[in-house]
Amino acid sequence: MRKELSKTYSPKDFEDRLYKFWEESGFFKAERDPRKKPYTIVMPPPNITGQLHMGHALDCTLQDILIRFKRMQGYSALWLPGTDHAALATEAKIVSALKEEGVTKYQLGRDGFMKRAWEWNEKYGGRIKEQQRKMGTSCDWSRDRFTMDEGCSNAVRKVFMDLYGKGLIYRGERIINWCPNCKTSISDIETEYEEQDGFFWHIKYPIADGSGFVEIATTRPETLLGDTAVAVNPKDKRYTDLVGKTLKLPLTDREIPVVADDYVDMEFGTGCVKITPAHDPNDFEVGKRHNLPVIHMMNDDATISADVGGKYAGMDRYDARKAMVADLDAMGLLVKVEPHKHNVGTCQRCGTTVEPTASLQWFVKMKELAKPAIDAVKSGELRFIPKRFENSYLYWMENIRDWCISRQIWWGHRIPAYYCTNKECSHVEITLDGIDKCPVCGAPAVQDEDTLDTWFSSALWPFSTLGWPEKTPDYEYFYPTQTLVTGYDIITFWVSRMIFSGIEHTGENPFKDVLIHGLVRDELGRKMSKSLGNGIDPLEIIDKYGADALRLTLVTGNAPGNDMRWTETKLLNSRNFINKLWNASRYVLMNLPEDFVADGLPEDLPIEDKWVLSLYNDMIKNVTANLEAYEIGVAVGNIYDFVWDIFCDWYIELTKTRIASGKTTALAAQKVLVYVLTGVLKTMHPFLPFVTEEIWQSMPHSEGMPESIMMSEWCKFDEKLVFTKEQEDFSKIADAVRAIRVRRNEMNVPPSKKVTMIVETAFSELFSGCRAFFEKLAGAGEFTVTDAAPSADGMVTVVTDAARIFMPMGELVDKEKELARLEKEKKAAQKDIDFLSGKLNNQGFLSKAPAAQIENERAKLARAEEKMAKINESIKSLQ
RNA sequence: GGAAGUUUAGCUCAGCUGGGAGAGCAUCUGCCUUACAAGCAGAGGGUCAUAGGUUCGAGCCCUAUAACUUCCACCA
Repeated sequence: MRKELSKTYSPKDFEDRLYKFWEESGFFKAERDPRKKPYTIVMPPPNITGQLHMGHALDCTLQDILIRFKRMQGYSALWLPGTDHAALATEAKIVSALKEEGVTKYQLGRDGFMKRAWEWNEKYGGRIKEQQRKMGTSCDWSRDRFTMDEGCSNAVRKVFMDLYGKGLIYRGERIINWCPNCKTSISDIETEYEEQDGFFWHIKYPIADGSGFVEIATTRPETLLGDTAVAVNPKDKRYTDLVGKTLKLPLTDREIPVVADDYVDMEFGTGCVKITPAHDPNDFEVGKRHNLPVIHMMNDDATISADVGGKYAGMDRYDARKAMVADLDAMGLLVKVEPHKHNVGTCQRCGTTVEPTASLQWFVKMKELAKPAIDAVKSGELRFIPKRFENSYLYWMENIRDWCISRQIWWGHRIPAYYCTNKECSHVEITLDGIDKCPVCGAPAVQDEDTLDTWFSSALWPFSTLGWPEKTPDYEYFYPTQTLVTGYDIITFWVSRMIFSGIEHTGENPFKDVLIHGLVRDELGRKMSKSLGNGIDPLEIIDKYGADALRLTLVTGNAPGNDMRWTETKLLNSRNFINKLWNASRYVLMNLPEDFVADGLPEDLPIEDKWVLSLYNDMIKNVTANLEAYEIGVAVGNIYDFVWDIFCDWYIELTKTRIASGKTTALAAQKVLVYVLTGVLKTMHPFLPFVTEEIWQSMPHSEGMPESIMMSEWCKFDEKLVFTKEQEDFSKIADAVRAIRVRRNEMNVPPSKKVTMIVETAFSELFSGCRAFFEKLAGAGEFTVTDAAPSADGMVTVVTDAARIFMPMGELVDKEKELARLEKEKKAAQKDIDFLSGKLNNQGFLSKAPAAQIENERAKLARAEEKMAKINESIKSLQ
């Protein structure tokens, strides 16, 4: 006994139930089936700090569509889920949670803090997975991973060892971006620049021999305390004499040299630059070239250091700036202050202005690693969809700088480096096994306090999750993966690093295709953000409208890589479409006899059945092709148009009279309805998993039909369903029906009013056979088909290329108006003919256009001419 | 400073390798037709940003311009 569909579409009644059914049935679990081809997607792991937002919802939907599609196509489809420990982001959250309790992380100590962090992961890592379930994600939860679980951590240590062994990881003093609030280094891409209004302070440095002053201009006067030189351009004639001289550094008792360096731009400022190697990347380079000392003048928290600070020691950097400028002014060394706009780096996490600082950190040497990663994309082995994102990827890769991977935080993978405490020895040991003694001198050894950049572990995600470095059966079967789906905002952070890591460590590209999607913006086109409070909560949408409506909204009318605006209208439209499907299904199901058997299609089918099957077949072909090409929005459009415009608005209407008749034609209609609806449901399942499953469960089950639609087989284009002739014939009928409707509308004839119709056509057999359609769809009363036209007098005439329809409407007909209207149609038809014959008289077109195109235009012209002839005849008979 | 994207109906957006411009919403007209008013049947509405070019033919390809958006770089 089939289950009946409830009267209204109410997703809440079944979504959770169906998800549970799928999950408990083990349908999400991917098997290593040697007879099947693998298709693998690794899920971009959400941060454990977060909850599901629209970005995740979009990401999730796209991946689920692909994985369900491929699963139905017969691949062994693995969608591997997981979460990311999100080092700095999570640590920041925990620190602020601790602050509420009045505790600092230092009071808690490293071990205590880590305990808290793991508890955090328990609590929040689980939450997001529940939210993903709400979306309908068909990922394999049995393979769920976490960037800090044992396997991923092993992979991280192994990679660190390997890269270190190859000399690709080194420890060195470089300028890094230091966040004085998070108290850690951050990488270049974690630094965001914002334009700020600042000042240019022009300051005089006295020349030591008393011969005058050098004027420098700076945006950061407080860094003067760390100056170890002033540089000028060697070609700058103004300062030739100055090079080699010594300056007295104001506010200190130090003397610094003037050096010549190409780095200095003669045109900019005064042409003299103060060099602060410890606090500016360019100055650091200049310092190295000239062997200048590196003087740190700031502490970790951006207060002035006691070593060099003098009276300013302990002051905050901005307070010190004020104090110093005032003092310089008092000493008469401040020349002028100019307003100046400049870009200031800020911490991506907390927004604090970062302090560029020379610091001993671990780096990955990038040049060598980048090369094959560039080739992989250039050669086309690895594709970005859309292609334009390859540009930014390649630009970044080709201009890559070494990657600072050490972070001064606790939550993360601790760097497997051990330092001998014996200063004489100072051996550094990189090892997978913890050691407490120096293997060289036997003195106590201590592990590096720092942890790794969170992206260091996510870079290994496509293979660390499959068991690498072990050659596990999963790794052998499912790696490399096929498609990576992610937003364009993390191409550099993540995608690029997975690519070079995959190539370096596994010798293969970690995936074939990278499908890039855009951002979900608010109705006004703004980014959804916490601070603006304009975010839409996917869970609320699911609660109100269901996950299917949410999913459909996110993929409708969107091209890959483009941002989309979230609007209520789109959501309602999606919901309405699902409702349409629901009701169409109800129609089909409520009209089936008790003993109906779904055993395919009958042999003899009337024209409308062949027509709908033919279009259905085209739809299958198009949807499949578009999904293969990642044109998900277009695929949705194919389905939408077929289901609504063809299946519901035309075909279902046409079956009503047949079903009411109860004859054999009724059974044929029922078979076709079930056949097409079943196929439509399957085709829509990747997009709308819940509603299609719910309806599927109510469909008549044929032999061998799986218990879940998600395990059913994807529909294929079927040569047997190509009915070109019927498709063409039916469009003649549909044209006529539409034309009649237009006329009736214009004349305010209500649909319920039956009208006599006399059809004059060369296709009399076709039109006679379709009499029922005119009765049902065009309000025909008496209906005769003839090849001899009646007099148009007293008639409303409707003209199409295939037929003339005469409708005697008595007093409604105004001969003059009818003539005028026909003249208007004639003009339009003439325009068509002119256009087409113009084209066909064009020698260029005839000699260069493809034959099929010319044939096409000829056919169009023939139709236009036929129509013209009919119009003329009508006019003639009226005159 | 470098790069990319966008510009199509009142609004939000599609438009596949060039072959007479599409959808949804909004507007207007008429319909409670027994799957659906979350609906049905229709209508109106566009110099495809601008200017050149290539082509038999351009919304689509090329060049320039303008406006908006984003990414990268970070001259003190």
